[in-house]
Amino acid sequence: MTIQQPQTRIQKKNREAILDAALGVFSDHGFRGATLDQIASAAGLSKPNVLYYFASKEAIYTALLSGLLETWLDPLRAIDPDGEPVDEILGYVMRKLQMSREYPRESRLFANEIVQGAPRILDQIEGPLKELVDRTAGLFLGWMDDGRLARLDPHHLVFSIWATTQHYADFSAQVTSILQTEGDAHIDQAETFLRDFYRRALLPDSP
Amino acid sequence: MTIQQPQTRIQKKNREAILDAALGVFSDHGFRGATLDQIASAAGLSKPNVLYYFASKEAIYTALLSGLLETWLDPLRAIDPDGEPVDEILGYVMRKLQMSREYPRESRLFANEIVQGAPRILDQIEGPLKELVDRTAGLFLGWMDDGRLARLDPHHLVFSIWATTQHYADFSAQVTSILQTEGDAHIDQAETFLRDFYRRALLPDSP
DNA sequence: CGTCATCCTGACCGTTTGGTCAATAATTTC
DNA sequence: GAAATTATTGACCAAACGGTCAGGATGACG
Repeated sequence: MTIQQPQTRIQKKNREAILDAALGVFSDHGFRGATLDQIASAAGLSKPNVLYYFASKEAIYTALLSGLLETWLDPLRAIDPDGEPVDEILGYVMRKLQMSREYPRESRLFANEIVQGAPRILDQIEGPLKELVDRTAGLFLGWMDDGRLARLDPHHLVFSIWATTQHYADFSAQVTSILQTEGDAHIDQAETFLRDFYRRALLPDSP
Repeated sequence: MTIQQPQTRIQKKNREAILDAALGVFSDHGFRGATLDQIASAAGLSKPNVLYYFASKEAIYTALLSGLLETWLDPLRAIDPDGEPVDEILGYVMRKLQMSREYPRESRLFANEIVQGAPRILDQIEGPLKELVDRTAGLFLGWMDDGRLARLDPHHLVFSIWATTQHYADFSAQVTSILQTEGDAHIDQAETFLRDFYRRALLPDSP
């Protein structure tokens, strides 16, 4: 896609610092709520210097989004069509929950974007994301036909996994406020719950 | 709480128009992303006139939030402790999904607020919301002890219901983009899926 | 060391934003 | 229908915002 310019070490360092700072600021305040001054300050650079590396605020944002979508879909791609259906899906749930634990900023960045109508990544959703989800749904359907997985709408099964796992990153303010937990503790609990929950829902009825 | 000022008919009409307009604008763009001009325009009023009825942009926002939280929790309060456990919870899931269908703006308003750390309603979450959830969790626990409901962490069960139902309002851009549905159709599908899904997960194992 | 490209910044600009205010218009009240 | 109250607005303001630019500092390299 993008031409690989010969990046100097300073460029590499500062581009990374800016993207990391922007990830924090954008995920906390959304695109409109974030300011270049906040990003520059968080990156330890001056505002004009930030704009020396990225053409605009929007350029930083889209660079973040497109760079992250890949990582975000990896757990879905890692489902093994030759594995045991329930275990494979439970594994996917756990990997997705793990991402909520390790990358809450990334999760909230997407959440912010999609809640507001996904104006800047709708094409990526309609394209590669839809394709991957459709393919996975087909795999699930096959497993259901073989009687190795409870019969449920496969697309909505994927949605439920996204919803229940990302919830712990996107709405952690609410969750920790109700559970009165600190740090990661609520995700430890979620791990146990989601394993039980999905196992019950997914195990096919004995014939 | 608030003193009931003798509201004139004009006050009533314009306050409602402003809150309705603000609901649309805030849910689409978040607090920071929304502007008073957008709200005023959507309400059919001039900006200074909007500020004649509300002291500030923030006052409009908090008026919306606190006025809506009640409505938002009603479905949870409607769970009947004397009903059949699985049916009661399935009913709650359906009512909550119905709210995603009828009040997507309200759902996205809360989503925006909580994703960004719930800075303006954290106390209401830690107070009345937590209390209601704790009480409901206790009810669920009792049902589990009686063997009338599968044993699962009751708090996280509530979270899963919030996550899976609100997902269809908050992330409808993504869902409809993947399903290629129009309007409400994705929620019709969700209804069937969630009924099957939760029935499987909640029915206790036969003794 | 010299020179050339890269890196960085203070000062600045036009626009947008939340909010004010004095003056005017519309309604209600007596 | 006059007086008093409520409603509405155009003009305005200060601050914040995204972004520009000329020029200086710093680094890479022969």
